[in-house]
Amino acid sequence: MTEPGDAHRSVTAGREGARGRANVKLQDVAEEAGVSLATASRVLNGTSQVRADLRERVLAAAADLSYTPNAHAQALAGSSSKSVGVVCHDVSDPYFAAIADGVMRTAADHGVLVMLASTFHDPAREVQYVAMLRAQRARAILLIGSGYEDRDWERSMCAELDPYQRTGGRVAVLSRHRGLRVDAVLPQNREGAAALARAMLDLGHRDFGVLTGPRALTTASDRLGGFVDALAGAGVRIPPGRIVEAPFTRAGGYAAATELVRLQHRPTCVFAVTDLMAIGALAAFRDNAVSVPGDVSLAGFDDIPIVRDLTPSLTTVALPLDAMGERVMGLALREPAARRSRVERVAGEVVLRASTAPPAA
Amino acid sequence: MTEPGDAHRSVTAGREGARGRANVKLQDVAEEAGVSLATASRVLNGTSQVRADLRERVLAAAADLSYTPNAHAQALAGSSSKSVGVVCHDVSDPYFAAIADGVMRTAADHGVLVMLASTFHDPAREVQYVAMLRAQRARAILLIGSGYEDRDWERSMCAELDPYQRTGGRVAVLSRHRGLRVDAVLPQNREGAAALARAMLDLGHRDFGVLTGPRALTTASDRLGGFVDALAGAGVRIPPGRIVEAPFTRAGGYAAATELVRLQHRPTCVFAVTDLMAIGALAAFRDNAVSVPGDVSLAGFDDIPIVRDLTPSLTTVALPLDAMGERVMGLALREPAARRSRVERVAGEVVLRASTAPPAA
DNA sequence: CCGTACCCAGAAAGCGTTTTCCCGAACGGT
DNA sequence: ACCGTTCGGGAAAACGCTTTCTGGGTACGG
Repeated sequence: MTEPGDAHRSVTAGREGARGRANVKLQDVAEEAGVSLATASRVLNGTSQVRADLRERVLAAAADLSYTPNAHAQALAGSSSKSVGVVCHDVSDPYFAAIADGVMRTAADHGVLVMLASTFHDPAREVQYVAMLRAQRARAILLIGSGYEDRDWERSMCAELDPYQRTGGRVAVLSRHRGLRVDAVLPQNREGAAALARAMLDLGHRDFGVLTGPRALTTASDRLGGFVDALAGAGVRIPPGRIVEAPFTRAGGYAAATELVRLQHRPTCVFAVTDLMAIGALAAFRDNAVSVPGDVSLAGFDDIPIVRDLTPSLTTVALPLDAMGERVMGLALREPAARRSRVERVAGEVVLRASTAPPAA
Repeated sequence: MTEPGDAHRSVTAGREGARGRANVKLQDVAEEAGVSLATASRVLNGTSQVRADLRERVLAAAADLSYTPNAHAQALAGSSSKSVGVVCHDVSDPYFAAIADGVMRTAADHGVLVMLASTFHDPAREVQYVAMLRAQRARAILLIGSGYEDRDWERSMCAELDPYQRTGGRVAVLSRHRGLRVDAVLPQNREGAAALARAMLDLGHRDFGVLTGPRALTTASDRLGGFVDALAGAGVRIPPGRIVEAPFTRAGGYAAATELVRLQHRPTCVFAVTDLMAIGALAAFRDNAVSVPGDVSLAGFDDIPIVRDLTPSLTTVALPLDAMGERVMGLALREPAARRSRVERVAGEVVLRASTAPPAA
């Protein structure tokens, strides 16, 4: 009773099912439903009206065959692309993790897929990943905490980003970027660090030390700059040797703080430009029997969730990390309203906790 | 002096450049270099020998035009796909972050792109993301910390995974999965929890409390089961009400521990099945003036990096999280050697730190 | 010196969709 | 009852690439 065509089809399906190598395509769905390719496509996308009974048949066939559209073919034909690229330094950094939360949530809300790349703090890798993301025709590219003060890097980055933007790609960054004309969520690093400096001055501190990150990163240089300048405004100078540069990691903070501990004349207050570095510093102080805040006050920047749970809890400049993630993804997904780039500034708020106190007399 | 064709080309390029809508394709590169499409492709992929001068011309043209291959077209034509999907519960969970580090590093080493999806602890979303990843023709799908004890979930998950695997997709999980025939990295949750139980018994504890995660998750049920069974083996029973269920989060741990604190007769030792929950518990104990380990000993599971820095530092069952990430990605990328699924077990090691001590007399 | 073999470049056939274009049928208006 | 619309479905082109197939040159051996 089955038609020859049907018989052939089922035999094929049987063999393919057993063997494995076979991807069911729209063509198969259409044949199974006894309609044309075009109709099947229209049903599945709801593009235009299709007679009810035909729609039913197509839907049933698709479910039967467990049909999944080939996103590559869709992207190629339709030139839409439901995916965005996100580039960060290090996925295991709590700073990024907190931001990523907002990023992922917003992405999910918009039904887009996130392609994630981790540079492991290598600027060259960052450029390389942007190229990959460009090849994937990502609808947008997010640069989280990038931003190097480096002419060469800037040039090669622009070489990638320029053609990408020219062909409709959107770029949003979360950090200060000099040479790039892109949308940005900009934490007020200078202002936050300055506010923290004033708070520490108010506490009575005059001897400061700073643990800073790689000088080439704007996040590090802005926070350091803001802190130093605010101090200078009050007539307080940080002697050379009291500003130690280290990677943006716990280990970096540990090493830098250890160096500070060895100093002849120790500062009474230490500013780590990153909470993660502050965590390392806290450990270094503990290991060297330096009490916090008894011997030295310690402050960080970011307010990553865990610092509330440290003992002592960490004084820091709080950034709304989750919201920042939301906003940078939002910026990337929103239609390019204006020709010029949008910048959303986000303020940091000094949160005084147990790790800071007036200096010992 | 310019040829008509060239003139036309440059005019077009100029207009497109100004307007924006334009993607340079292989065809353009080929024309610019004065070779055929096929030759250009061969040069760019190094597929076969091409005369040196032609190769030069193609390479120059590609660089000139800032050509980027369209990954969708490549995937469609070649049916390779340099991307893998990773599904997790929550990107901001330090447990996942630590694993992700290994995952991303391995991915980078193999030159594959990672598509990341976060389910926000919603099983339905997990299935939905697998479907998306299937549509993207990901070369492999990684399920991190999935594994529900739920017939319905299992069925719909299999409905997605089965056709995916049948068409050559590889699936690797990091957790126990009953119904799925997939490669797995399997932390020995039962054994680790049992070892921890014995260590606590050795310390002299007899009154226990447990903060556990959602019962449906195998990670929670295995760790709870291992702990309870080991205790039972020593003739120690946990009274009802001393096992509190809460989400796998800091907040969950906080809430569950608060509940425990209100009990008439408090346990002398509390096991949180997750370090993150233990962190919440620590905060709850602090807020209720319960000293750790003075009044109650506290132990966790996972050894996420931060627990070393807590005060008191947390006793826990250490898992090589980074290596686990490496291995699960490695499993997914390795060629399917055998027909049967591979399982790599990884052991947990009890690490005694400052949060546990013999019970007060 | 001619034939055979080999190597490299070009033409063209897909890959799985979307979408445009076109045609047949059904419907309503006069 | 006839013509003009409208509406829904099918054929086919296009998306940008890889890869097979084919043909024309060159080098070499007989």
